[in-house]
Amino acid sequence: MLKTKHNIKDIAVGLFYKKGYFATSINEIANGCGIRKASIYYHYPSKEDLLFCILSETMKDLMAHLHNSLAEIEDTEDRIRAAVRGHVQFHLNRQKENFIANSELRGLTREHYRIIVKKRDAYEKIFQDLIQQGIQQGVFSDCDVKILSYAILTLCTSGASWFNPDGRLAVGEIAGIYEKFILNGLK
Amino acid sequence: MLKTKHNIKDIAVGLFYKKGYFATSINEIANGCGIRKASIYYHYPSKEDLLFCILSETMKDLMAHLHNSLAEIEDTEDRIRAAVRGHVQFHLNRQKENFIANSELRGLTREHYRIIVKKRDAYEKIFQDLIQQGIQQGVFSDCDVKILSYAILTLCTSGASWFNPDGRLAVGEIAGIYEKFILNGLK
DNA sequence: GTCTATAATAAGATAGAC
DNA sequence: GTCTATCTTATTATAGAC
Repeated sequence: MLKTKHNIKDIAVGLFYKKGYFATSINEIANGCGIRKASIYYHYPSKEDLLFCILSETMKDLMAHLHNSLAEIEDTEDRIRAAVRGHVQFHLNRQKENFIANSELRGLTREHYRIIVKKRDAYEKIFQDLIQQGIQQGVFSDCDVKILSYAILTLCTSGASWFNPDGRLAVGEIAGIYEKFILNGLK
Repeated sequence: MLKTKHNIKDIAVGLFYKKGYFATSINEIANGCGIRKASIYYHYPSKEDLLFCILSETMKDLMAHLHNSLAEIEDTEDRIRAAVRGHVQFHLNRQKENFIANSELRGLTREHYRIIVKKRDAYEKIFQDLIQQGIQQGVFSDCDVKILSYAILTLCTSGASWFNPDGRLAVGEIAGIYEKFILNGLK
């Protein structure tokens, strides 16, 4: 069944988020799924491959989400606003996967690591180009694009480490706070 | 000798930074020190205690560094600038320890975890009070203090994850970039 | 597709000699 | 203070029955 495969991934995401990749055993994942650990290997060839699948899918969806957020928006400042909001929203809505994608890269093999970092770099490049355009058009003050792009992305990503879906603020409100802070900071 | 104890800690910091706490074995630390793994236990009762010592000392020094940065500065905006600069400087100068302090808390026992989080909260409180004062004095625009304090600290802390001591920018320059961005963002 | 059983290895930690 | 030797336990992963 494909259902079990999905279930394994869901349980793994929860455990990797809570305990970390290395501190989580295949046995714990199996217990969470109500199966024996040997059965995991019917669906995934290794623990590392399970991690890679999680990260790979998350990065794919993250990129798709950004393209969606930017679709049909033309003004540069509007595009940055949309990119920032989209980034925050995706990270808060898929908190656990994104936390893992930002903290468990060291668990990957060298080849898998390269693939994920390549995707991450392509994603960051879009933000860097947007900031660069903003500076050229005089919307933003001159600044170090690389450092500020890292700063902005880390900032928004960090929401995923403390965000509580049942907490005081909704995703949209938090996105608004970050958007205001960042756009002020860039001017 | 006290020298060996320090050496163990230094090697452990390097390995925990590079590979992560759970992915690093006592044996690797011992090899790095040129001793056998059993000898580690003469200096530290357990691997977890070694992690706790690293985090504990880092937090102590971080707090002392902040108090130093703020000493004899009275104007609120100047105090925030000094706090931000001090935070960035400490995190870039002691990159590895700070990275560990922000990523390996899950390796601690519950009691040790509580002690470290208590220190971290006290540190954050100082920033929150400063931002609050800035708002009351009309230096900053009204905002969500908790969220922005997390944002500011994460932002500056994040430098520790990509900073290269031999790279293009010096610590002071990076601190300046963050200071400008954050102060703009708060206004 | 899931199970039991087990292989192969490595981990954290301790005992006791020197 | 450091060593060798060892205990105990947990881990990833595989083999083969059902």
